[in-house]
Amino acid sequence: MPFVLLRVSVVPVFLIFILMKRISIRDLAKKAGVSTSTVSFILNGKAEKMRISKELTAKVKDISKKMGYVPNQVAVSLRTGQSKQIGLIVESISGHFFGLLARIIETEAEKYGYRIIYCSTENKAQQGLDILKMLSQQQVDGYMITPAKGMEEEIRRLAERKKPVVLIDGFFEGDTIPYVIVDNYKGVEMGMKHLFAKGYKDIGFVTVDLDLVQIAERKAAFTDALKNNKIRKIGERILTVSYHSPAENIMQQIKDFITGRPKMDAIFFSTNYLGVLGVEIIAKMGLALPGDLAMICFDDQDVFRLFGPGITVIKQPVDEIARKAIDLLLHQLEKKKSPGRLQQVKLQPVLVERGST
Amino acid sequence: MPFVLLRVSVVPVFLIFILMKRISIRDLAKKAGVSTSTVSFILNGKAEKMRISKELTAKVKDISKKMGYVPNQVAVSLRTGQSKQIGLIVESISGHFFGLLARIIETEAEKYGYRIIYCSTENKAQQGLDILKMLSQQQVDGYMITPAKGMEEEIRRLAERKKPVVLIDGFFEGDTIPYVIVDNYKGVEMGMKHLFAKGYKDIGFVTVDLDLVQIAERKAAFTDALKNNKIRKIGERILTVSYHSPAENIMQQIKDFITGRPKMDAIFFSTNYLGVLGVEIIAKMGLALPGDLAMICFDDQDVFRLFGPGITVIKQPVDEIARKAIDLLLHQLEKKKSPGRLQQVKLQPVLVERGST
DNA sequence: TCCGGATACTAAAACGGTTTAGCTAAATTT
DNA sequence: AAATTTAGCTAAACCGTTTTAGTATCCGGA
Repeated sequence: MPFVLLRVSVVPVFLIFILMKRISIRDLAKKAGVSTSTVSFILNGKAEKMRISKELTAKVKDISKKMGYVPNQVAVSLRTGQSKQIGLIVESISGHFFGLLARIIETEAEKYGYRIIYCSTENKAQQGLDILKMLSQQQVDGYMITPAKGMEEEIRRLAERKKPVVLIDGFFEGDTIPYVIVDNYKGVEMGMKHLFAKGYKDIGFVTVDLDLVQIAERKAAFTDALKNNKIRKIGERILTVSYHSPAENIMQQIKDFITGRPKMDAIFFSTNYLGVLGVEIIAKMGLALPGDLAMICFDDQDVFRLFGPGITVIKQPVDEIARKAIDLLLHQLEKKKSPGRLQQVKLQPVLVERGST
Repeated sequence: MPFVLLRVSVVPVFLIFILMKRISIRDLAKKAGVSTSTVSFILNGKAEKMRISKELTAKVKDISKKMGYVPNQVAVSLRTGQSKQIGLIVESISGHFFGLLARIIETEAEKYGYRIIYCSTENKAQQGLDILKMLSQQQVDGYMITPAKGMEEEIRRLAERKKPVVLIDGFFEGDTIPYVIVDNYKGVEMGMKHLFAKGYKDIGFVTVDLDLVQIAERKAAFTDALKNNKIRKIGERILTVSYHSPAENIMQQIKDFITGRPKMDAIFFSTNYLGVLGVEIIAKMGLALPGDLAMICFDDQDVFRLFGPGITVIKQPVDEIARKAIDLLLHQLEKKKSPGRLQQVKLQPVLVERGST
C-alpha cells in the first residue's frame, strides 16, 4: 500500500520533470511520425516549395501548437549564421538623448525581427573595445555605434569584414562607413546668430574634453562665430571641463567662469549634461535668466523646457536620427534593396527659442 | 605579362577573403597540430585538470593570441545551454528610473560575465508576452522583469521551469518568486505625514489607471492617510488619468483638477511622469510653489531638483534596488551559494524635502 | 515494358564548440 | 616481468536546427 501511495505522488512529479524540458523539433517529428527536416520545412513556410502535402502540413502545425514548440534561436543562429541581434553601443545608457534614441530604434528594429543588445561605453576606450569583442562573440548581425575615441581601428576592422555598421552622432574622417549625425557646426552657428541678433556680445562657451568630432565641431563653430564678429581673445571665453570630473567640481568651474573675467552676458553650453549642471549652478547663484545672463544649450532636455523661463536650445532631431540610422543598418542587413546611394547622412538641428535668451 | 599583373592584384584580394572568415577552434587545432579537444581544454583553463603539458599549453595559447581567435558564443551556448545573457524587461526604456536602473544592472552583471538584453513593454500586455517568448527563444539564462498586467501567468511558468527570475518594482501576491520593490505604501504615508505636519489639509492626489500593485498601494496609502485625519469624500480628491492619454490631455485634466472643487492647498503626484506634467502645467498656470499650491511627487527626477524652489519628493533608492535585484538573480544563476533565505525584498524610500512644501 | 518526371518525404552533413570516455606510452608498483 | 597507474592527448558524441542531396513511389507516355 505505501508503495501505491508513493507511486501516485511520484509519477506526476516525474511527468512535470519531463515536461520541463523544452521540446525540440525532434519531439515534434517523433510525435508526428515524420523526419525533423519535414517539420523544419513546414514550420519555416517552405512546405509548398518542398511539396509537403496539405494534410501533413496542417497536422504538424497543429502538433507544434499543441505542444507549445518554440524554436531554439541559438541553434538557429549557429546553423544559419544569423543571430537576429543588433548591437547598440551608446555613450551612456542613462543619458537623455540615448534613452529616446533607444526607444525608437528598438521598436523599429523589432518590426524586422531584430532584437537590440544595448551597451554603454561610459566614454572609456577600453570598455568600448571589450563591448565590441563581446558583441562579436555573440555573433550580432549588425552594429550601431556612437563612436568613442579609441574604437576607430576596431570599427574599421568590422567594416572590412563586411559587417553591417552604422555610426551615430559621430564619424571618422575620410571613411566610407555609413553614419548619421547632426550638423553640429550649423547648430552652434544658429545659436550664435540668435544670440548676436538678440544683442548679446560677451558670450562664454562651456565644453568638455572629450576627443570627439562633434564636440570639436561645436567648438569650431563658436570660435568662427566670434572671429566673424571681430571678437578677440577667444581662448579666455572658452571653458573646457574634464569629462570625468565630479558634478560638484564642474559646477564650481562654471561658477568661476561666469563670475570671472572677461565678464559675460550670455553662456553657451555645448552639451546637454553641461547645460543641466549650468542650470543648477545658475539657480544656486541666484542669477536671473535672461536678465543677469542669457543661456543657450546644445541638445534638449525636460529640464530645459521647465526650468525658469525655459532654456533656449539647439535641438537634435532624435526621431529622425534614430529612424535614419536603423534604416541604414537594415539596408545593409537585408541586402536585397538597391545599394542606396547616400549612406552618410547629416541632419539639421533646430533652434528652440525659450525665455532664457 | 598581363597574367602576372592580374595575379599580383588578385592574390591579395583572395587572401583578404580568406582572412575574413572567422577562425575557429579547428583552425587553431590544425595550426598547432593537436585536436580540438586539447585546444578547448587549454583555452578554458582546464589544461591542468586534463594534464596537458605546460609547453603545449603555452604554445596553443600563443597561437590563439596570434591568430586572434575569438570563440563563437553561439556555439558555446548551444553546447553548454548557457547563453550568459540576462533579459531585462522594463516599462519604458526612456524612463528616468529605468535608465538609472539599467546602468547599474549592466555594470554589475558584466562583472559576472553576463550581458543584458534590454526590452521595454510600454505597458502593453501583449508586447510583454512577445518579449518573454523572444527572450526564451534566445535562451537567456535569467530574467529581470518589471511586471506589467497580463504577464503573471507566463512569468509563473518561467519560475516553474526553474528559470531564474527576479521581479523589480512589482510582485505577485502569494507567490514565491523573488522580487525587490520599494515600500510604496510607506512612501506615500511619509509624504502625507510631511504635508500634514506642514499644515496642509486639502490635498489632491493624481494617479494613473495602470493596474499595478505599486500604484494601488500608493493610492491606498493616500486614502488611508485621509481617513486617519477624518477627511471625507476622498473620491473627489483623487484624479486618475489614463496612461495612454497624450500629455496635453493629462495636463488639462490636472489643471481642471487643481482649479476645480474641492479647492486644494497641496497636490501629490503618484508617479514621476505625472509629476513632470504637473510641474509643467503649474508653471503655465503661473501658480507659485508652495505659496499657491504645495507639491510633492513619488520618485525623483532632475527636473524636480531644478524646477523653481525644488520639488519635494519620495525618492526610491535606485542604486539599492538595482544592486539587490542583480544580486538575487546571480544567486539563482550561480547556484553555488547558500539558498539565501530572504528572496523577497522591500526597500525603504526616503523623503527629500525641497522648496515646494 | 521501360523511362522520365512528378510527388512526398528523409538521411545526413553542417554550424563551432564542449565533454565523456578512451587510448597509448611511459612510469611505477607488485 | 607482469600488472597497474599515470601522464598526455584524442575520437566522437552532442547541443537543436537548416539544408543539400537524395530515395521511394506513382503516373503518364512511348
